[in-house]
Amino acid sequence: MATMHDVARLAGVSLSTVSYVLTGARPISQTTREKVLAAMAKLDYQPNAMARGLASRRSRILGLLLPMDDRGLGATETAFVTGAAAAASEAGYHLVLSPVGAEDAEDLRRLASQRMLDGALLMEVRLDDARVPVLREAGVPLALIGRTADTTGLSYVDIDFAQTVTDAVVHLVGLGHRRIVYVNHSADTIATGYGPAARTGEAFAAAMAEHGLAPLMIPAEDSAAGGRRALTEALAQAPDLTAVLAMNERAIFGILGELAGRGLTVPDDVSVVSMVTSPQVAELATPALTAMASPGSAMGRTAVQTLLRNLDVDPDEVRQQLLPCALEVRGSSGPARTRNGTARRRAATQRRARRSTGSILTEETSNATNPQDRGGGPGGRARDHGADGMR
Amino acid sequence: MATMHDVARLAGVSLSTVSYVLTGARPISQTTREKVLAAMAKLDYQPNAMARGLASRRSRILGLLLPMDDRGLGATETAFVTGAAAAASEAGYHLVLSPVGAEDAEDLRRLASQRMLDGALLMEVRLDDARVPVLREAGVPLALIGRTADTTGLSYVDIDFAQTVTDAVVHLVGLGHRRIVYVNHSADTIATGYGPAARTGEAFAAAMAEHGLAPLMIPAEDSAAGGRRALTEALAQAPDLTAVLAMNERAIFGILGELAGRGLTVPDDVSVVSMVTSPQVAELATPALTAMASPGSAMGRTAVQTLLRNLDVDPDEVRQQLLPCALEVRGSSGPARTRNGTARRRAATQRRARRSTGSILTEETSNATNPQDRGGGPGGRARDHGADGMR
DNA sequence: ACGGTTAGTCGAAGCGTTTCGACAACCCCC
DNA sequence: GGGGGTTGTCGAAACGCTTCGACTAACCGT
Repeated sequence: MATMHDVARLAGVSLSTVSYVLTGARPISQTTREKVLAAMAKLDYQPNAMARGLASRRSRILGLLLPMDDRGLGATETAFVTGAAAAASEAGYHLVLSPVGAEDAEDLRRLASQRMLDGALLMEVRLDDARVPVLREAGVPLALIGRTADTTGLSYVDIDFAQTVTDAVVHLVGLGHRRIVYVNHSADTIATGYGPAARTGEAFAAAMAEHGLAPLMIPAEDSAAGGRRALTEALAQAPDLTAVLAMNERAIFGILGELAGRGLTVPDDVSVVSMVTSPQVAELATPALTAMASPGSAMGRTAVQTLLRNLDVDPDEVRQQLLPCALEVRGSSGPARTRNGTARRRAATQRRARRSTGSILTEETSNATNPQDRGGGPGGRARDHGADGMR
Repeated sequence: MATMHDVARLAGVSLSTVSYVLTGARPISQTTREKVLAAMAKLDYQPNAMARGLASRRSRILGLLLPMDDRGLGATETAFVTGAAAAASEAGYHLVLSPVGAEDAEDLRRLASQRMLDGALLMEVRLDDARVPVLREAGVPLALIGRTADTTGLSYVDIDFAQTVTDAVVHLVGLGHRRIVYVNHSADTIATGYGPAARTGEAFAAAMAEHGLAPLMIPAEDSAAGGRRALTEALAQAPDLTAVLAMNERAIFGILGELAGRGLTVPDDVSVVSMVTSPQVAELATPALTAMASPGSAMGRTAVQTLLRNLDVDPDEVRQQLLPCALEVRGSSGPARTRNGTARRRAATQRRARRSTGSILTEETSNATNPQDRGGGPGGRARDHGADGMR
């Protein structure tokens, strides 16, 4: 393995000159630079990451801290991870995945003190997250994906839940729905400080009020069974409901199952819209779910870029960004049913037409979403090789 | 930030003595050791990862190389990643995620030459994978998840496709099914060297022959639409089919949709069994899919352990391991329909009973599966906080 | 023609560890 | 009671890079 020393000797220059060619920290004449580059090419030289890290006190490694329970990552989180890894890679950084939850602060302190991480990205952030103070004390720059309750001085990227809920409600109201039920995560989840559940709940109430409608929110456990129970409960409280907006991605399949079990058709009898859902999951249902597509990959990229600015440009810069989910209309939402059934028949016809082309209709209001994030939808290129898991 | 120097001075010993206490490379007396440990605790000392890496020529970092396209990771791959990260973490290693596909060999060569990786895990291995020779030349120990065509001298962990297909066929034949269709990945996928597709195809033919049955295999594109087309094709070729075994996880939801569209009930008219599928995905369907549960997390752990043995014990050891998928019977498979409808009625009754308890029945033959891998099934603990994506 | 810049290069001092050779002290066995 | 092992400790030399201070040579305006 060639070292910088070898390069310097072959090029007939000093060690430091080679270093300057590499880092650009000082000007180097054109002729010298070329000699050095030629030598590097000839020796197939690659700088040693450890030595570089030791000398420069920068590892060029970013940590992605995510609590890893046995449930693994969902499609949204995965998109985030891949987006972040790609962005880091483009900037010449590496991403290390660390299964560090909010509980084991001691592990994190150790990791941070090892000076292996130039910066950290926190996923699954709680409203009161113990990792934040630990990293701050250790002097590790960080960016959040999600938000704590108090965000002063913290950079973060999060989903614009308020906007997303509003868009979803506008979509449904525009289709004539008046009686809309919002299925949230469980009451327990909300109580333990899971931000999105709380934020969307409030946003839903506000959005409904905007249209002069009464909001009805039902909590549901994160499982198919929870979804079934939630729908039962919803129908008990509002027998006349025509639309369900669900935040809870696991519950939604239970909701669909229960609807089918009761002989209710989607979307003719009840429209269903899923929040913060990836196209991959939305496509699994029949009919495919109209959903607010989570900007997972874009969030990953954005978070990394924010963090890198802190590292390479201005350590004190604070960026707080909210990205909306884009409404993607598929087969599960349609005009509200009416007494005489007119809308219903029209809806069925439209749906058939739509399904046959396989296209999705993205509403105007949501077109601001980053183009990088639009992959994976229907009509995308076919997978040309192995996929065991769900994508 | 305290250094080893500070510790040595405070403890009144030499630098090297502190190092030996840390690494155990040489014997240290009990009294000295205690002095040193006390000093370390007092100073809150943490060894600098870069310095350690430079001096020892070991980074304690493992690379997880996976092609990251815009589709992200599926549930199975995610389980693998988390399992690997957990195992690495337990052994004091870190896992860096590198989006390196089989195409960009040059990127990989660079990465490998930087000496940042002690070893590498390859995911999404192709039958003829360009990354293998690159890493070998760079002298980076590696372990595969999946297999190349020629595996001499290569450690790998893979799914035991032959066993898995056999188990699935036994399950269906045991329920009285004779006419079983196997829905594979697309012909294109098979042609471009995706191992599992080829291996399961052969295994299916063999397993059917074992029972004196004729195998029928239909390729399908990896999408819901592909699944629909495949089922149509299957019914054309075998109108009397009573069971579908699907390798293609994306297509299977299309198959279910198409069955429903044709007024065929699952499992009374047609049983559906999904291969290499995580419980999370299987639960999304209604009825929940009987599936061969992929041992994702166990594979991750195993692969890391194999690699670590290469690093820490015997560099030349080669381990090749196959893990079966465990059959998990859920609602989508039942007795084959008969002319007089007896089995059919019985099946419906059984299914209702099963669904109400929420239990799954795991067959004897599959109980060998690693217990670590059984999490996430139905009846598992409820999620207590946020999950945006699917799990 | 002269101080003052600036561009270009070099040597050397780190960065914080590991590891090797040396050595003193002790123990054991004949 | 002297040779041969251990055991425990130390000093110093790497490990492969970055970066600082210093130096030379050209270039500038005056």
